[in-house]
Amino acid sequence: MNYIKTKDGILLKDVQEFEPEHIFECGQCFRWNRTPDGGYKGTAGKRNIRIKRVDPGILFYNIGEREFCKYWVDYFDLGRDYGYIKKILSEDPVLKKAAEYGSGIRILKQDVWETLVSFIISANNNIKRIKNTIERLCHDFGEKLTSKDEIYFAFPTPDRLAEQAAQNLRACGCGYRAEYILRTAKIVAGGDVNLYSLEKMNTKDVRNILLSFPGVGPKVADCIMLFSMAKLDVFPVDVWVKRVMEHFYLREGTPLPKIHGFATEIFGPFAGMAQQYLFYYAKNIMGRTPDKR
DNA sequence: CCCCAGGCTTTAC
DNA sequence: GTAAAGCCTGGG
Repeated sequence: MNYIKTKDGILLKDVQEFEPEHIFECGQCFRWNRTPDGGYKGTAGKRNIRIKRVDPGILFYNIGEREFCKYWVDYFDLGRDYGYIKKILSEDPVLKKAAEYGSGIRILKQDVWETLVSFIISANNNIKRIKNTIERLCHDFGEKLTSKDEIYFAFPTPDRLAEQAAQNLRACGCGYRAEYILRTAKIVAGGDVNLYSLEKMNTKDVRNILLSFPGVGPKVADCIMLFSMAKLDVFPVDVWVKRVMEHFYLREGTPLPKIHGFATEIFGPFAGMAQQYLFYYAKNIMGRTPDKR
């Protein structure tokens, strides 16, 4: 990894497979937004940051080396060779095209609690509304923070959400998911499950634990493992992935578990990366509903 | 007005 | 175990 300190922040140089637009628009995160200068600004946990593709690399604004190494290297999974993964997956002709299209996608390593709640909200929902609901939750119940005269809100803690009435969560647009979030928050706040110990367990065991939370089914569980625990072997099947899989590999009407099993078999340890390429590809190529931001 | 959207839970076979 | 209905909300 090659980076230098500049007056603006940290400049990551010679990085392969890092395309901000593809990373932030591929459905894995909800608190990153495009800035007028063509970069992106996002909040992760208690931190917010602005990044932008500049000529020689990726610029991380207003942070030092210490902060970069301590947090953002892991967050952006900078130690992983995505070129290698892409090469392996590209042996499949469909994946080859999808990976070319979504070139530069990386799997973020997001906070587990935040990802858990975010993907409970994502059920039967669309990205625009998911983002809106999450921002309102953060605004109402998250810690108020400032950086460089700018106000932003951290994602609410389990305790803070657990003490709310369901009605307060519904007021943020959660709808019927409010009860799921509330019950989940109470479980986590109660301390029976340590979300941050799950990562080192195997995929199957983690999935079963995640499935025990209300509002978490197979798809949401896979998303949580993929987007907050770097479990690249999972394959979340949502409607778009179902469409693209049925279009290229399987007959229409294939049950979700069958699609899941088929995909994990042919894509193996990088099934999650295949899912990201396919999702992004499907949504933009096969797409109706461009899901305008 | 009806239909749908990055699904889950519950109920009924 | 599998299939179908119902669900908040916002938008087409």
